Amino acid sequence: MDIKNIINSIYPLSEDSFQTLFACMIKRTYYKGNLLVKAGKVENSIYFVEQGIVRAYVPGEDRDVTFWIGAEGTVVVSLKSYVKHESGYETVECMENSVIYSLNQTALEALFLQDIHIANWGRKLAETELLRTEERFIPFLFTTASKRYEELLKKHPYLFARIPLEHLASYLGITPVSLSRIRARISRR
Amino acid sequence: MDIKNIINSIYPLSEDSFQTLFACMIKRTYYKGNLLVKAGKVENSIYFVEQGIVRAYVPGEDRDVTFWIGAEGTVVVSLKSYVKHESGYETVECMENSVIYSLNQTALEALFLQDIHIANWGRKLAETELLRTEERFIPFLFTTASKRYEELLKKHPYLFARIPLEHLASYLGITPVSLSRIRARISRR
DNA sequence: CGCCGAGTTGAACTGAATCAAGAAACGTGG
DNA sequence: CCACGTTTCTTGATTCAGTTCAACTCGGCG
Repeated sequence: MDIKNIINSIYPLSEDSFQTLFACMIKRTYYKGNLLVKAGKVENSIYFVEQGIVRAYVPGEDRDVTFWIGAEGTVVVSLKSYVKHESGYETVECMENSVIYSLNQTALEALFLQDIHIANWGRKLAETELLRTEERFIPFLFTTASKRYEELLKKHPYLFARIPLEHLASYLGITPVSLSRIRARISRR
Repeated sequence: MDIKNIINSIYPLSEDSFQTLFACMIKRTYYKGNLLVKAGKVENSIYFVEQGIVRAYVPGEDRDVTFWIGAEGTVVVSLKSYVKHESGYETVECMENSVIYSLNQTALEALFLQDIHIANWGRKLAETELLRTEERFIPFLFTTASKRYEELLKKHPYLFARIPLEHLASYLGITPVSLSRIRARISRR
């Protein structure tokens, strides 16, 4: 999935509008452990993952809370920065060597006011993420961690082999110890 | 908070654009127990609550799961319908007699393609809801229900006196019985 | 007055957390 | 290529938050 596909799968743009957007982007290679976004800072780019996996976490006193994981084709947005221009609560880290495009927010906001297609693209970006977030959230209200784990396996089987158990666990809202037990229980049948 | 304020607090519109949007709206009074949205159907309006309280829930076999509550000034969107034109998973019910504006989605989508300000208004609407949803979600990954309840009391003290314990409980991801105990524990000190 | 729905309280149970010890996998230097 | 230390994962014993089932209280209302 190349960058053009990523952009257009959010909301299809004319070649013109795509080029306008693309002109503001910078391609770069990041290495395992590099940080895209730092908690407590106002972030002024959004990112598109062409290759690799990335996680967003809230750094905690005792342990970090990984609340989002994105692989090829996903968009990385530090929401509080993006929406309110305030410092964000999350750090974003590359879990593998990655090829990532960055897009400056100030430039993007200017385009939103100039190009109606790009404005609608930005709208769809937010709407799609909103639906995804709500659908991820709702199960936490009434499901056990084991069930959420089994759902995850169904939905992203290949993907989550690449992710250390520790981060998967906090993504599911449990401790690594509990996730290990859940796995043991499942493989035991 | 009247409808003009609600619209403009999402993203300020010129009088012209506001009137264009407003022309597509219908004001109506709903009564306690009325349903705005029905699970399993494709919803083709979004709603603005000027007076009253409304809750969105996923109807369950045993018990309903209230995952969202909105009072004066909030926007009601059946996300799966709004974003993908597919049937939604939630029912939305008025918990009090309410004054609510509806806005047809097909009309709104046409405006998104015609008026760049309205397109940006739609973008901000989604972005704001996205941030709100993420901030509500993250605590579920590492906080206990009691702590979430205390946070809720701090954030919306007045509001949640109006809501039956049963719905508050599922909003917090617990059973009414547990919420009752948490309350007892708190008032006991 | 007696019924009804909403909330409370008790007792037994369960899923997950915590603390702690051991096993496996992984990288680095000899 | 092996030896060593570090980090990651597993397993056991105990504790704790929240669930379930059931009985009881309370306020509203025919």
